[in-house]
Amino acid sequence: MNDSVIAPGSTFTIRKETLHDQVADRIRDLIIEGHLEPGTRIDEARLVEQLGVSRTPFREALRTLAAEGLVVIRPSRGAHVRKLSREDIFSMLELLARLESFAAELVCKRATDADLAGLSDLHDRMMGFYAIRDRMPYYKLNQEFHTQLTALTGNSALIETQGNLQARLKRIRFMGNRNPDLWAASVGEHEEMMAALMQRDGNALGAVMERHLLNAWDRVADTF
Amino acid sequence: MNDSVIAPGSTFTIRKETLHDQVADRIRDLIIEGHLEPGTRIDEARLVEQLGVSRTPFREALRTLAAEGLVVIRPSRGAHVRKLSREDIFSMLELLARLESFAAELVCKRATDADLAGLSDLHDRMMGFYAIRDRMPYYKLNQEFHTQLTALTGNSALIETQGNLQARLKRIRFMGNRNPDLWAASVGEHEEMMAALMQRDGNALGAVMERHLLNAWDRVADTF
DNA sequence: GGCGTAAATTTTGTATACATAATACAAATA
DNA sequence: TATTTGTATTATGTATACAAAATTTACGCC
Repeated sequence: MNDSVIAPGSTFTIRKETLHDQVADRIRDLIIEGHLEPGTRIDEARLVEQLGVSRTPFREALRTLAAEGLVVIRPSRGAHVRKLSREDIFSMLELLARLESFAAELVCKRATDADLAGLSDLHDRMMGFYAIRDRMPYYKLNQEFHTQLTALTGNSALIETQGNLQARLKRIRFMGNRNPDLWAASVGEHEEMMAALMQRDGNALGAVMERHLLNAWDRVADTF
Repeated sequence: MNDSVIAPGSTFTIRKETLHDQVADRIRDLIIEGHLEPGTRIDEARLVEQLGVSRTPFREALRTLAAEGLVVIRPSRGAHVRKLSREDIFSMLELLARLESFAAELVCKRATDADLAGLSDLHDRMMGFYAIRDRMPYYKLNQEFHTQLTALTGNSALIETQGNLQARLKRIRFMGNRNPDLWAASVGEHEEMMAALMQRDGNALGAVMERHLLNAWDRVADTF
């Protein structure tokens, strides 16, 4: 039983995050949001100064990001924001396509009706933003849909891996989707997915999902 | 053109590894080889002393291992060797099964005949050790077979993810396979895989591979 | 003797200082 | 002028020192 006066996860709970975790989060955002361009050298002195922390937690944070694949550290030559090659990105999308296709199958087997209703709701809100062509909130709900679908598999390793890939691809995928036709196609695939999902047709859902993510390649392939 | 006197990647090139990388490698081995039991607290002072390094590179190494999922760091309470629950292990095997099944399909499409010959050779050597029931070298070649098969996909993201999962499961899987019947079954699956591989039958190979790794669950499920 | 509290000890987190390697720059040589 | 070599500067890697938190121990109290 929970004896705490304060509800867990509320804004009152003092979340004690170490400095290096905060720094890692911060740099991760800077990279994902594009404030730190791929290939850029990470200027330790400058960032340390800007963030107001010492080098120790900063460097620990860098090691975390390196393990996550967002940053590359060359001994004695500093850290750079990892620059993904075409092949890297294709690899990641190809893998993500399979992972989420798998997730789709599992969800059809394992999720409760309430879970599916939640996804449906997410989908509807997303479509609301498509209707008025509001790109940013659409994009965010889209990400959330994929995250949530994966979460419902209950497979922690899958959830972690999908999350990592999604994070790494985040910026790149946001750059895509600016062509109205491609956006419409993407929306169409989402409609197909919802249909399959409601019937718990795992094979169909998996197939659409894989196609959906492989198509994502076409939507970003020319942007670099 | 390459004017260098020394061939790149030759044994002459001095590879310089930082301390924290060496430490990370060392601790990783200690965990995988079982010298550091899951759940054990990682005694910073003692290990730092033993390894003869200062706390800074040691702690950076810990952060790397944490990102890899081998270690858990709780703020102000130190690091522990991650203890995998039944669910964790099942999750990882379930995912690995799908990943390698995917790898299998890709290899049938993309690998050269020489690549396949290499796998065949690996397989034969493995079977040689099975014939004399020499468990350790069999196990090592087995790992190498799965690694090599994945490598031949050319999908770097897949290679990385498979490697990480395999590393985390290494110790656990070595514990299994002691029952002669289960070992025999595993060997049978490998024979099936080679047959499918030689015909480049991606679907068949993928199916056997997935079954093979899901069966691995049964081989370890009772050991903890 | 058990329990709760407070001091002492240990452990962890962060900052700083020092050592070493890489880069940039300038002078010297061909 | 181009290239090389030595030197200064800067950046990175590692060790140590200090601060804050958690854990353990000791003590007083019921």
